[in-house]
Amino acid sequence: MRPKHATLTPQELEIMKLVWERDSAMVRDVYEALLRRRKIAYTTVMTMMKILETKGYLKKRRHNRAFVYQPVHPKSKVIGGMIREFIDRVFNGSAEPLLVHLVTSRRIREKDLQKIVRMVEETK
Amino acid sequence: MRPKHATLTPQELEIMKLVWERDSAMVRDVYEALLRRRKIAYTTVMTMMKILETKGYLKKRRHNRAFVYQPVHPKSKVIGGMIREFIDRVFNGSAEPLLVHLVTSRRIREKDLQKIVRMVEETK
DNA sequence: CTTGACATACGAATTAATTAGTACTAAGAG
DNA sequence: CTCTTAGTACTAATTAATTCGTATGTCAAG
Repeated sequence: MRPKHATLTPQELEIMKLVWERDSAMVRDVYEALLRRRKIAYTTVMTMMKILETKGYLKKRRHNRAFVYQPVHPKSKVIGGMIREFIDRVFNGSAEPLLVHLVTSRRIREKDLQKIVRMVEETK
Repeated sequence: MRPKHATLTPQELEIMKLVWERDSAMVRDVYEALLRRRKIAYTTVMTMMKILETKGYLKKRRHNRAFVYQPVHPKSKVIGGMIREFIDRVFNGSAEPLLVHLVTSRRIREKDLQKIVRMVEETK
């Protein structure tokens, strides 16, 4: 058997990002946004959003004939879960090697690192 | 159509981790290591390692009747690619929000952050 | 009232990922 | 030699993820 994706799959994430940045969205809104990037059918988007609802990521209410979808959880929480899953899977649960990778590979510039260090110190 | 995984899939990664920490390994080695964690068939491991070879992650040479597999790329490089893919997919390519998440969610303790900051400064 | 636009509901097809069975082969024990 | 063991090769089945077509209903314009 193939294990189910515990977090958002790539396409699910794409859609969730669009809904988050709109606070609420109809299938048509998401469809049109996705269409600007690639070819996709309206019903495909509908199916995905229905799946996201059954998975508990979206809730819907009727507005005239169409559904308006809203995120159930804040973006930061869901993304946090994805980060945790990634760290578990790739680094066996410890975040430090990820951080080391980020700074030594210069994917984080030192200026930004310092900025974040200061930010953390201020909220102490 | 369903897009192909550009990086290592979860099971592929599990196997690669075992090969990396051994430098080279036969199917039996990986099989026995995996078996300690979960039920799996010998031929399943064989198939996966063959796939990893065709994908260019492993190379093999004969040793008597069996194959000895070796990683083609160092772990840091492949993991680096996975991090990049994750950042692209989740954060549209910018690493900073990931770092912010790590420290504000206390997945990185400040002590460790300071340690890494010093480490970076020393290699400057 | 009829038609067109637009929405959902339902079903199904495709592909990747994962798993494993079966057949065959070579080598070593006795 | 024969039998067991341990390996590969090949094939195939299953499930998740992604995609979209067709049927159907409703509303509004004309």
